[in-house]
Amino acid sequence: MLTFDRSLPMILNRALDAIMPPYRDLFSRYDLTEQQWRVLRVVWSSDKYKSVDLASHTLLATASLVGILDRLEKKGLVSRVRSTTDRRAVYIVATAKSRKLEKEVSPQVTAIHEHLRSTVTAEEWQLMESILTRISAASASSVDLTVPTPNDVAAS
Amino acid sequence: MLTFDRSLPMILNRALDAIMPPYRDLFSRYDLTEQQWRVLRVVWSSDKYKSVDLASHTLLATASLVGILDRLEKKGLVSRVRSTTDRRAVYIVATAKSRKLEKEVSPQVTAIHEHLRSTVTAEEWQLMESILTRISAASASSVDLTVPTPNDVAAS
DNA sequence: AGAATATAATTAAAACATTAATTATTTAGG
DNA sequence: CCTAAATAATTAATGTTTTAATTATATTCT
Repeated sequence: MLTFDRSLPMILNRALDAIMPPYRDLFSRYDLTEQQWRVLRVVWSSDKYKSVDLASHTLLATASLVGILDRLEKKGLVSRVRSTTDRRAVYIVATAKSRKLEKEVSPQVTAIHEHLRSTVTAEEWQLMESILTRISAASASSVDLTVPTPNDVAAS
Repeated sequence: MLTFDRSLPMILNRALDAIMPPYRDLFSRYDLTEQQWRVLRVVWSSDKYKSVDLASHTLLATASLVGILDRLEKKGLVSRVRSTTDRRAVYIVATAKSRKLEKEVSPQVTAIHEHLRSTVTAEEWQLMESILTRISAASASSVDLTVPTPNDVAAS
């Protein structure tokens, strides 16, 4: 059991369980889920993203994105624009309504980020990030990606 | 976007996305999901766990556990035994069939664990674990837990 | 050009997550 | 004792994940 409790998946999940509640509380006040926020975050950064681009930047599978985008569209926060040059592709663009939301919520998200960072020193933070990045890279390269999933690609 | 990509939630999710595929591939060969494995892992360690105990050890909400246990029971891997001293409680016990599974799968899981550990030095691993544990503890204590969720309790 | 292949988005089905409410039972306080 | 509060498990509703299959459009290669 000790090896189980201290396995990397459990360590990472425990950390996520600990840090996410403040984010979720904030998002739920604006009637958003964590995943919806992740999508909006990327959509705000550029109007040139297709679903497949969102997948890699949000770490969400394109199949999951369909429903998330459906709900965001229904709320009037994004819209889908069919590409004219490649009619398979759809660009996801932010609405004015979502821009207002961004201005209101972003500072509060940043505040949570900064509070998290303040719990350890800058050196420790940097070290943790580099170690996790190295483990991720090593894992990704050792996996046989005959048919890479969106998330595999995103993590590489 | 840079602050988003390098936020702790994204760093942790990226790491999980990178390390989980080998586990999931292994589990799916035995027709198990990651969550089902997590439950079995704890059930094997003692026959004295109730659902509420499994929740804290697996980081799964009791509401999620109901369905997971339903499916494990249907496969004949666990059984529910109503407590005689507290008739609200149900003990989850492993079946002989699941013990056979344990003997077959556990060594392979251990092999994945060890491969992951081998990608960084022992010192780095220890450091990463302690930093993440510290961040988790700091976050958990700063959250107002008027009605603590199973996961909040588990993470504390 | 035409067939095989690849790509973008979607759908479908089963499993799980999250929040709130419900049922049954137990414990605590007046 | 007996009601109020607490606890264990479950249900319900909505949202998300995962895998596989499908649809439509593009590309590649002969």
